[in-house]
Amino acid sequence: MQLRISATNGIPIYEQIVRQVKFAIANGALTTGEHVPSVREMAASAAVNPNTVARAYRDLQTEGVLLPVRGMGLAVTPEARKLCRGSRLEMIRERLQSVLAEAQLSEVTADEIRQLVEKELAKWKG
Amino acid sequence: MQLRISATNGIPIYEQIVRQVKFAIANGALTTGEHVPSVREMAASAAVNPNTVARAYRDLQTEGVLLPVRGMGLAVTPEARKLCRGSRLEMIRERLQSVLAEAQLSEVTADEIRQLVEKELAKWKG
Amino acid sequence: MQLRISATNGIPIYEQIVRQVKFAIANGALTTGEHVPSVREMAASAAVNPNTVARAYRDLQTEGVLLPVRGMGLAVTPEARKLCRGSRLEMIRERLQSVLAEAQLSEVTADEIRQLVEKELAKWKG
Amino acid sequence: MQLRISATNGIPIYEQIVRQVKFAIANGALTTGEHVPSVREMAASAAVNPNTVARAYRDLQTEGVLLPVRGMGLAVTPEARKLCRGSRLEMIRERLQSVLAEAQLSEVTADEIRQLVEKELAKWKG
DNA sequence: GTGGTCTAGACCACG
DNA sequence: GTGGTCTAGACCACC
Repeated sequence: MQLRISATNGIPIYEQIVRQVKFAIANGALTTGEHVPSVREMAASAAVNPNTVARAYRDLQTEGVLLPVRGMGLAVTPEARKLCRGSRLEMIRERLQSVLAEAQLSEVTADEIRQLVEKELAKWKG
Repeated sequence: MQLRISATNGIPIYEQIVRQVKFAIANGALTTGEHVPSVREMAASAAVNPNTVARAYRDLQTEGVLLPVRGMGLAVTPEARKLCRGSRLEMIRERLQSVLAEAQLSEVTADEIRQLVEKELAKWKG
Repeated sequence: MQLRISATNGIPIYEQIVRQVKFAIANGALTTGEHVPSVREMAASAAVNPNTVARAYRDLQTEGVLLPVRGMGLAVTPEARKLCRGSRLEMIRERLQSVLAEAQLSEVTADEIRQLVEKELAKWKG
Repeated sequence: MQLRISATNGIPIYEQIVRQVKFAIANGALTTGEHVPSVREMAASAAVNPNTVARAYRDLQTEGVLLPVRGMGLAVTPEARKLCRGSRLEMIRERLQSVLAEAQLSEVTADEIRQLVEKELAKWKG
C-alpha cells in the first residue's frame, strides 16, 4: 500500500497514516491476518520518519485494528474490517458535518453547497 | 453578535472567531463604520480567553477588515464588506475540497457523499 | 506529585508514570479539575525526557483520565477518580495473578506464598 | 512436558520456557540424565517459534542446567536439580516483591492484598 | 529481520 | 507559558 501524505493540510501525518490504513482495510486492500508494511518500509516509501509511522501503528493497536506478532510485525485483526468499515463513513461524516455547520453559519445557501459538491464530485470520474 | 465556538472541531478558536466576524460582515449583521464588540466583551460572551479574541482582531486588522479608532475600539472598514463577501464561499470551498479529497481516497461513492450532504442540509430548515 | 521511577524493573518508564498518576488520582492526591504538573516540570522532577512524560500524558488522555485545557496544561477529568479507583486494584490484581499463576505451576505451596507475602507486608509499617 | 505459554503477560516467551523447564526439574518431572524434548518437538507442542525454544535451551545451558549430548539432544545435568530447587522460590519472590512494591505505592491496604492473594490461592485446590 | 523505548532537540500552535 | 508534532538516532528485546 502506498500512502499519500500532505504535510500542509493541517492533519498530523501520523493521523493521515491511521486514516489511510483504515481505508485500506475497509476496502479490502489489506485483509485479516495480513501484515501491514513494516515500520521501516512504510517510512521509507512515504518519506517520513519511522517514529511517525510507529506512532500511527501504535494508535491502530490501541483501537484494536492491528495486533503485534512477535518478531513478525503487525497483523490486521479479525475485527479490523468491521471496525474500519464502520468508521470510514463516520470519519468522512464528521469532517463534512463540521464544514456544513460553518456553511450554515455563513448563510451560504443549500444550493450553493450542492453546486460546490457536484463540482468536486465531477472530478472523480477521472 | 454572538459567537458559536467549538473547542473540539480542530479549528483554532481564534480562527473560528475570524471567520465568524467575516460572516457577520458579509451578511450585513455588522456594517461599515460599526464597532465590533470590545475584546473583553466578546471574550466574556463567548467564554474564551481575551488573548484569543485579541489575536483574532489582530488578524482581521492585518487583512484590512477592521481598523482601530483611537479610544473607540475597532471599526469595520469600508472595503470590509466586499472582502468578506468575496472570501465567504471561498473559505467554505477550501474546507469542502479537503474533505472530499479524503473521501475519494477512502473510496466512498459519490452517492454516499450526496446522501451525507443532503442529510445535513435537511437540518437547515429549522 | 513526585514520581518514583525505576529504569531497571522492566516496566516502561512511560507506563510507570501512567500508573503513578492514576494512583495519585485514586488516592485523592490529584483531584478533579486540578492540573497535572506540566510536561516539562514533571520531566525535570523525575529526571526523564519530556517526550516520555508527554507519551504517558497522551495515554492518559486516550483513557479519558486527563483533558487538555488549551494553553493551560492538562486537567483531571470528572470521571477520572472513578476510572482510577476502579483500575487501581485491578492493575495490582493483574500482576499478582500472573505471579501466582506461575507459582502454582512451580508447585510452590500456598503456605510458602503466604509467608513471602507477609514478609513483604511487614516492611510496610515503616 | 507440556508448556503453558501466555503471549500477553509481558514475560518473554523464551523466559517463560526457561522458568517452566526449571520448575519441571525442581519438581522431579524431569530428572538427571533425562532428555529434554527436542527443539522442534517442544516448539510444535507449545506452538511457538523453534528459534524461541532454541534460545531458552541455550540460556539453560549457560546456567549449567542442560548439557548437550552429541547426536542425542540436551540432557539434564546432575547438578540441575539443586540449581533449580534453589532458584524456584527465589524466582517467585522477585516478581512478588515487585508487585507488592507497586501496591504499597498505590496505597492499597495490606488487607486488600491478603484478600487478593487468598482469592487466587483458593483456585489452587482444583 | 521485526517493533518498542528512550533521548535530544527543533519547530509550531495556542492562550 | 502550555502541549503537539516531527525528525534523528541509539539501544534493546524478540523471533
